[in-house]
Amino acid sequence: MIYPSNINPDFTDFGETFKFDDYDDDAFQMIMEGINLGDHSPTLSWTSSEKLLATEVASPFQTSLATSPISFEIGDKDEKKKRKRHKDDQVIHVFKTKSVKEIALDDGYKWRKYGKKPIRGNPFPRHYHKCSNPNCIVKKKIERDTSNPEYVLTTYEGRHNHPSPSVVYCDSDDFDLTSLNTLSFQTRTYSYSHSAP
DNA sequence: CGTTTTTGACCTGCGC
DNA sequence: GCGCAGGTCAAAAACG
Repeated sequence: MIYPSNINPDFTDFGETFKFDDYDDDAFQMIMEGINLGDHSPTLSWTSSEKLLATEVASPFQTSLATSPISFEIGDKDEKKKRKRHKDDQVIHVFKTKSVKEIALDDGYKWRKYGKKPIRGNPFPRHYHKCSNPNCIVKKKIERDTSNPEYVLTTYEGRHNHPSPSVVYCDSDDFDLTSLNTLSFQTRTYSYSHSAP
């Protein structure tokens, strides 16, 4: 039994796949080590324009890719400035998903939307969400990538202090890992449980 | 009827 | 201090 964490238990429609442009070996490698897929190597990376840098690799992989201990910082100077407000130990994750619809990356956690703002230079608004769990302060922001409007950037801040309400299990016997070459996390390839293994 | 979304108002940090 | 931009609040509306 492989336990790859909860990436997208309620896959609906992210275009054809959960796919990334270009290639960044380091970022990709860290994510895949977390997922622990062994020798199988899906194609995953960040766009070169964003130059996402891995800035932290901390504790063991958690219950969700979206809340994995890997955090990224966008290499752009202005962007770093904007992020200065965050505490140094703030864990920030940025995920980029191809999506034809204005929908959030579904990571298995329950979120409550609390705001929407037009962002300067971006024709699409940014959406603000908080984790619905009473004592959890994790937030996520969702916005379209200006340089690539068919992609959606999902930014997570903080770590959940509780397990995901929806945990993914993957049975290696009937699941072809090589099909992850395009990271197509569709529900039919997984079975789910709401309790720990 | 409880939960979530919507949306305008309010707050905060920053540059000038 | 002022104005702008981004982030949050909270009441009302919508939803299931």
